[in-house]
Amino acid sequence: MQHSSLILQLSPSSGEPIYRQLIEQIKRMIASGQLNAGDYLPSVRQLAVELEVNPMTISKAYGFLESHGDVVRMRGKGMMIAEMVHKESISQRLQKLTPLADTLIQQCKQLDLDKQQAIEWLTKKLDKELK
Amino acid sequence: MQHSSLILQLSPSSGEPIYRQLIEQIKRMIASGQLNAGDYLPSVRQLAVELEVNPMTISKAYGFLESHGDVVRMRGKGMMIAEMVHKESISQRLQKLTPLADTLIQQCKQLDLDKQQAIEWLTKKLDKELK
Amino acid sequence: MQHSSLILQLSPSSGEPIYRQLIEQIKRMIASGQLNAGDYLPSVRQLAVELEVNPMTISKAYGFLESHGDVVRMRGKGMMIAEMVHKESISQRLQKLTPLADTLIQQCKQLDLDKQQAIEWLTKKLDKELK
Amino acid sequence: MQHSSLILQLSPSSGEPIYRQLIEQIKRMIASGQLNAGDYLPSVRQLAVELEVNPMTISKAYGFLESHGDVVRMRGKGMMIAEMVHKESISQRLQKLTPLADTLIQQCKQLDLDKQQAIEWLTKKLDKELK
DNA sequence: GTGGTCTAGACCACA
DNA sequence: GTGGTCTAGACCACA
Repeated sequence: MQHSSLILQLSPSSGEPIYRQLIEQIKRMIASGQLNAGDYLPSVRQLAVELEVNPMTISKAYGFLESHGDVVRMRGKGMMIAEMVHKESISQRLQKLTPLADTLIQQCKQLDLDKQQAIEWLTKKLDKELK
Repeated sequence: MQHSSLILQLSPSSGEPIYRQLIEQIKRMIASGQLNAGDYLPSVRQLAVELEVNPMTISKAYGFLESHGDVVRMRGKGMMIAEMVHKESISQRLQKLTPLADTLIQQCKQLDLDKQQAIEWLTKKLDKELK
Repeated sequence: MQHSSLILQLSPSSGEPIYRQLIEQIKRMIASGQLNAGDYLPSVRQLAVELEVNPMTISKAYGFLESHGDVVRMRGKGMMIAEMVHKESISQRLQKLTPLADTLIQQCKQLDLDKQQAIEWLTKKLDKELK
Repeated sequence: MQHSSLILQLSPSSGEPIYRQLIEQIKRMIASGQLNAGDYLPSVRQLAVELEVNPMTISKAYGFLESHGDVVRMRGKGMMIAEMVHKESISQRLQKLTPLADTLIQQCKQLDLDKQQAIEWLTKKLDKELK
């Protein structure tokens, strides 16, 4: 019943509601196999403290994940990643970047950026910050 | 006093409020020089029809741009890009992609994507969709 | 057909519409006998130039004054103060300060000002700026 | 976290927009220390009922106060007077009467009132209506 | 024609 | 309970 340590990062100022950010981030970690069937999510309280967020917000996110079948509520133990979840293939996961990439493309257009310069800048940034 | 045709694109499903999306998009077009000092924004009503959005939502965005000094209200004529605004340099504009790039990096980590594959996928996508 | 020179002072930033300000100010000058029956108001164009205001705004104010019987439109000559207007007594004119005095009182309360200090400050200011 | 009872008084017939009236009145009460850092403003809905005004109008005023740093939005709790606000000195508060006093002076001139009579009338009125 | 204000009422995120 | 966003529609000042 170990609790995985999650790489969760919230941006409270974003328009995106916090509970939605949590849901999406946890789904990504399931898709990538960083969270596997049988793993446990951190407890509502623990995560609330860690992320400096109201426990109800965490609870709401967990509730959604449960109602969509991604996790199951184990009485007295916490929230467990459902058995049915499956790690997704690399190309499926790359697809998940599409909405963000589309926004990026829109912003490049609005900033009237040159294609080569934009690609170069991004490549450099990703190369530096991804391991 | 011609009204620029803007490349504005709303995502109503996004958590980001519509008026905020408008503000950010117009600011980008000012930064890139697609909107210059003295140009007029489309009228509230015209843009409302075009984007299928309530006029007050447009008005709210214009109000913010005015209160931040980006545009000035010309009585009876509409909203004009302020004289004081300045086109930004390419590197300044690339900097504006940082928040989005950071989110992208975070998602890559959560999806446990390989650096080379992620860069390759993005490069291909941008190369295809930017002119 | 001489045109009186008016002491008109507009505050365009005020919420009070400009044409209303004009109407009220001209009425006050009629009440005080600074404008008498038979006097002419400045022409719309002249006043528009002087006050840096759109001629239509002046015209609208004159139209109201006419429809309320304070002035009459003299074909080809301009707007003349109506014969029927009457100079008001001092106490009637003091009464006209009431709305402003009420606002002043409200602001004193909200600013939690001491009665004596407020009266003293006002007295000093009026004594200095009135002749 | 008690909600102060405010002495707010609207004049709907005034040209001054309601939300502007609210902003100015609340600012005065902050300047005078009737509203202190940490106090809560009445809730949007409560004030809307009390003043018989649409909640959005109140919300608009609160939004401006927030964007100018006078109040901070406390999620789920309401709007709190910002910690940074400071009570102003008596002479600073007297200064805030200047615009109104200037209008008063202008009206006295236009009504061609005698200085002594105007001062006397005002003094009597303030003496009667301020405590 | 332009933008601004206000209402009545729906729906949402968060505590 | 708190504030925020959005709509549909009325009415106003100004050019």
